[in-house]
Amino acid sequence: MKTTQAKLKTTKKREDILRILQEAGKPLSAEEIYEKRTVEMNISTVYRALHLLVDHGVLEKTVYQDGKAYFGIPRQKHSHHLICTRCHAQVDIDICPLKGLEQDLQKATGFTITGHSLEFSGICPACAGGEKTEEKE
Amino acid sequence: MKTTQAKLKTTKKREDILRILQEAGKPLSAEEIYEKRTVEMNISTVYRALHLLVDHGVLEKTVYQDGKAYFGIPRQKHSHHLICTRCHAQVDIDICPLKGLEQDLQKATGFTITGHSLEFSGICPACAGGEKTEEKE
DNA sequence: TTACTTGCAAATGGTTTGCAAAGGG
DNA sequence: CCCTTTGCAAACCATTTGCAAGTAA
Repeated sequence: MKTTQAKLKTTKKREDILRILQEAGKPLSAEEIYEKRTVEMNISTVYRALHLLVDHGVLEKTVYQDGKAYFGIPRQKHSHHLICTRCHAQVDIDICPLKGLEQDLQKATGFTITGHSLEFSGICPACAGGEKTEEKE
Repeated sequence: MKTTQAKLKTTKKREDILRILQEAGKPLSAEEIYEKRTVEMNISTVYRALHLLVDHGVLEKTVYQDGKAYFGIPRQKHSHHLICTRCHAQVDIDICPLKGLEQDLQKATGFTITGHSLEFSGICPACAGGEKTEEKE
């Protein structure tokens, strides 16, 4: 449980991870990054690199409703998602109505707000209309 | 992966779980519920009951940034949290600015929005001021 | 040279499951 | 009675860690 200190060394593996996230343009899970890897590396190396990068402010970590952690490059197209709880279809939401609220919260609580996570869930039109799910009632 | 169907039976254990959540007045993790239990029951029973109740719309499940799932009684004091990333102090936020946005989203995407998860993170005054954390730079 | 990095395998922690016994309607 | 519920122990999955060997600076 340490905080930013050790100097990060530039390695092929870390560059690969950063490149992957850069190209993805959206947060990815450790597993997804691992699958896209170009350089040979162990999954535990991916996890260690990601956490180190988060500690150094290079990356941002967010836990989605699927229970997994996703890592992304900060302020890179800040957006949220609306996910269908049946088929998992995902829609990106570009507007974020929380900037103002964060300001108010800082004043009200004295906290220095560093971020937020927001995710909407629902049923997509396809699943709601035609019964396109595995099973029904 | 089934959806609401089997008839739920009323058992001492399920009543205990519901009572605990009722009294807590806020979402709790399976582990927390298990610790507060009054009736003898296995942790797996807690998990099974919780999921069944979620499937029947009696409870709502939300994964927090700590990676754990929390279960709560719907619309019961709908609120969000602001959590200090250093000491984990938690502040409840009662206002929820998303109702309107959900309406818009439904229209724009055609999804039937069933819920959302929102969590703010930051550094609390105590941690920001005095270095009250385990270690520093 | 000297930390910082990595691979490997084993350990965690939260959650799920198979199966047979117990219990609610 | 029949079907749901429960306990137990084992299985799972995402993530973490100890340790010895490898490597950037």
